[in-house]
Amino acid sequence: MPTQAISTNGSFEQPTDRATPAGIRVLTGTVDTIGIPKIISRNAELYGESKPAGYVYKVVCGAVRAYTVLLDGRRHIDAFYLPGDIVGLGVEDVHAFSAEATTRSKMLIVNRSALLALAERNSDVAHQLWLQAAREKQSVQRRLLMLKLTAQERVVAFVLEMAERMSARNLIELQMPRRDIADYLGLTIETVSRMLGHMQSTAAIEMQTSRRITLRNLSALNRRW
Amino acid sequence: MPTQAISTNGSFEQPTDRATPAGIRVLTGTVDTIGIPKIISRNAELYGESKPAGYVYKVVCGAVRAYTVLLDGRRHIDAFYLPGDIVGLGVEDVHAFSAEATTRSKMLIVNRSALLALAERNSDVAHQLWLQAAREKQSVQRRLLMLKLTAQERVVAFVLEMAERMSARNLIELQMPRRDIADYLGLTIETVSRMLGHMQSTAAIEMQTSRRITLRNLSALNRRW
DNA sequence: CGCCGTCTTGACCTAGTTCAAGGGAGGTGG
DNA sequence: CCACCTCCCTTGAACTAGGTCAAGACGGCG
Repeated sequence: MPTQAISTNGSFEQPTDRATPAGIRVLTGTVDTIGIPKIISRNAELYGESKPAGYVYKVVCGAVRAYTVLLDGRRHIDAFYLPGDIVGLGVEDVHAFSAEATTRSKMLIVNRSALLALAERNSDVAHQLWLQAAREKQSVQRRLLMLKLTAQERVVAFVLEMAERMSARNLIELQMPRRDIADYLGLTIETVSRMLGHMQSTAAIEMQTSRRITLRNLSALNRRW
Repeated sequence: MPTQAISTNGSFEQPTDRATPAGIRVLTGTVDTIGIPKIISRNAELYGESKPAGYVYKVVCGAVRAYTVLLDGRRHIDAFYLPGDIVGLGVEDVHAFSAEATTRSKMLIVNRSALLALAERNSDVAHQLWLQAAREKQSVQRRLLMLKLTAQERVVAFVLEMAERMSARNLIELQMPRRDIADYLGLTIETVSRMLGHMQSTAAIEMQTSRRITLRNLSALNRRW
């Protein structure tokens, strides 16, 4: 039941608030105040695609994947949510994606309509909603660009993205299996594995375990694109 | 100088207001009222990447491409804007992409800060900003999914998208060259050409000219994904 | 200690790119 | 009015990045 993150930490708690853009402080602050803590076990569903969007979640520790399944059965992962991120907050009243914890995770849960009602009265919160949506759009746009790169470059981009999103600059504790990474990058698990292997053989990274990566030669990685 | 669209229409004007989601009426209505008309010639730049976002544009007729150039020189087209669409409206004060007319186009231009000031006073307009951003995010997410499909499926998706976005259900007047389509779909122009050729040979579509496509067998196209 | 899910590695295969060579259609000048 | 020119598009042939298939290897947990 305990995951990598837990066993390596010794404790279930993690340092959660990495560099948060000042912009969304109001939103996240509100969630912190009125959010109700809940533990989500690995692979448990937060909500399902096209289900009513009743709640908004903030990741305290662990990680969440938002995904959809294509007609041919392949799975597309739209986003990973890491500690500090807000999940499930959109204009639509139904969810566009399903969301599951990739690992045993701790969340703060807030009633969505309560948050929206707040925005209606507080123009500042309303502005934060816009900021949040715009931010999310930008991050999807970055992903769009990523999918045009080579397999090598995508995996590098992923590793760098994770390094940036986890406060620890050089040590990455991956909170998801290869399968999730592959479905996120639009590659196969074999290719992801090969590219990581290659990066290790060129001493750009070092893998203590398959989930634990240390960046060794950041500049060699960055020059890629 | 005259483009395909003009020569086939006989006139420069086009029926511009296709099915507009009721949500953004307030925004587009405002732009319609206070926007100043301007003609943009083919390949002319509306604004450049990382330049200050001074103006917001509404496409009256023609089309706009938003793009960025990768380090290796390849061009990524992030979006096409067609008549009725709003271009250049984000939270950021600098543009994330460059924007050019793919064909001689007519725009309505509005001062961005004027629009934002309006939103600050009018909570309804503020809500429209959120809606607009969320809508844009959704459309990028759809594109993300598209890039995971096969070449065949991507081209089909593109044709269907264009058919849907241009009011004429079955006749498509492409406002952009193959190069743009390829850079939008993450394919080469050769592959785009081949896939269209194949769709024609199977009688799914008919190409009167390379820019003018009639949908012949919609169900055959749709069953793809 | 042995099982099972996850990850790696190798050998082949295919979708799509690359390279190369024509074929139109529109526009311009003689 | 025609000839030419240029840009855009199509088509074919060879090549390659990444996928598929098939064995293992590792490591955590009972």
